[in-house]
Amino acid sequence: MPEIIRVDEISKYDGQEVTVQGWVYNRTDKGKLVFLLVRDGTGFVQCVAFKGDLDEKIFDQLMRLPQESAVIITGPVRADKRAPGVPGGYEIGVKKIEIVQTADADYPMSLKDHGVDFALDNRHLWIRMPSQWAILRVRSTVMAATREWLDNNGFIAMDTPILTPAAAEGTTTLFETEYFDEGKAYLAQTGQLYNEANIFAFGKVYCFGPTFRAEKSKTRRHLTEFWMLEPEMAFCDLDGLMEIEEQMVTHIVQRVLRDRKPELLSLGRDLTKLENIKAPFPRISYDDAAKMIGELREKETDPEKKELLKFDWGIDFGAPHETAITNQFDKPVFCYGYPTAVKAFYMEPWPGRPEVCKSVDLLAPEGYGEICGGSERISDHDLLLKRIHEQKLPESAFKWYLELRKYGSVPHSGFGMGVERVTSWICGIEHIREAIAFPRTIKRVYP
RNA sequence: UCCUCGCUAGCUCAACGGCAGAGCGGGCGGCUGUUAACCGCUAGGUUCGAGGUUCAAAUCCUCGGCGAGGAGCCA
Repeated sequence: MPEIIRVDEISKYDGQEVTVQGWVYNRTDKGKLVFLLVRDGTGFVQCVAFKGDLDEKIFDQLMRLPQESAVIITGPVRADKRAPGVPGGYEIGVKKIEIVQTADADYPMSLKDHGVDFALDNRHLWIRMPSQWAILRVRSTVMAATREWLDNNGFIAMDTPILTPAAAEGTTTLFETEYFDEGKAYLAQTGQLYNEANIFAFGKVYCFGPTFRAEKSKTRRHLTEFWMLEPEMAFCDLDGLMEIEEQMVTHIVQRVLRDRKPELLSLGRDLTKLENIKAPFPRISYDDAAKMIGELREKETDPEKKELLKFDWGIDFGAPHETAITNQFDKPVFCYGYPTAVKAFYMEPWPGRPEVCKSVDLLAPEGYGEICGGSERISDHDLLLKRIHEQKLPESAFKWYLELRKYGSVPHSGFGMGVERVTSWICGIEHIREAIAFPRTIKRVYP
């Protein structure tokens, strides 16, 4: 019995007879010869059937086998430069074929382009297409590399609750649900506050799970349900935070380059742009970024773009500002020291400059913008209480959070990383919705 | 919430006031090296909905529906 192999390892089997289990992605018939492009979940491989080699009845079935039919094919592996596929360069001569299921002929996804709405309505089928398959394989590796780096660097995985009692950051819109006799509960938009409790037990922790934001955002960078990694570290200041971020992001990019090269190439990604992503990353203060934006605005000749770059000290950067800054670098860039007024209540003030805080965003190059956002947290009890009052947050909800500052409080820091944003950047794709299997947006909860 | 754009065959689009069309996909046939194969034949329409202007509306106008891109907010 020939071995059942994975297509992504086909190069190891050159000259041997093997079996692949998969689905017919495309078929081209040439009279007395048929090409079947078969995908098995790990890759795409061309299988070639000659009329003379097979039973006439079986060959006739192959000639009219619909796209997506399930098959088990056995035959010899041959290196052939003409053979398409991922990884490609090898084909299988069909000696034996079992048709597990003949697909209906009305499969709706064609091999040509589809509109966004149609593709998303058929997301359960779209994920079979090579581009979507490649993106989601990269996503899986992004997640694995993230955990790998954290686990190897002394972090403890601490999952935080998804059902939470109140708004963590006040303003952002929450998804609401009934919670038995306890009133309302809300889907978590961050695990950070819980992780600030966890560090005093475990030192360095992370949570990694789905996050929910009921914001009415309608852009290529937003989902209502997305996956966020949130590390939090005791005895860590802003500089320590940036070091951890750049080491981790470097590891993620380099591991994807190592393990997912065929997928990146099939997406048409320029690998040289990724090979360059190595720590240290440039660091620029909000003040200097503001100056840079001013200079770039002066040089901008397009009046429409000039208007978008309008900027006064004190406002947060919008997407056009971030793009302008990141275009000056070929690596992700840290932008730190944002105005306190535009950031969350728990961020540590800059020593001697209370109008700015020890916050940092990591902005990805090529216009991808913010992939990580974090800060050093306020460690002083009275200052934190003052901030909660200023923001008119309910003190009772933060009782436990304030208590953390009474029993062994230390400087500590943390950040959040959006998995879909990182995946989009690494893949070089236009829209974040393709970086998750079943995206949830303001206009879509199906399928 | 605001601004802009779109909706025609299963899909991607054309027709822009005068007979509703093409490519892909489907069906039938041909072809021993295809690369989103190619060639021939063929079936397939409530032009998003309602109302209006007109001899005549997919096309112009009004209202509505649905969607997309962007802004704000953020990962």
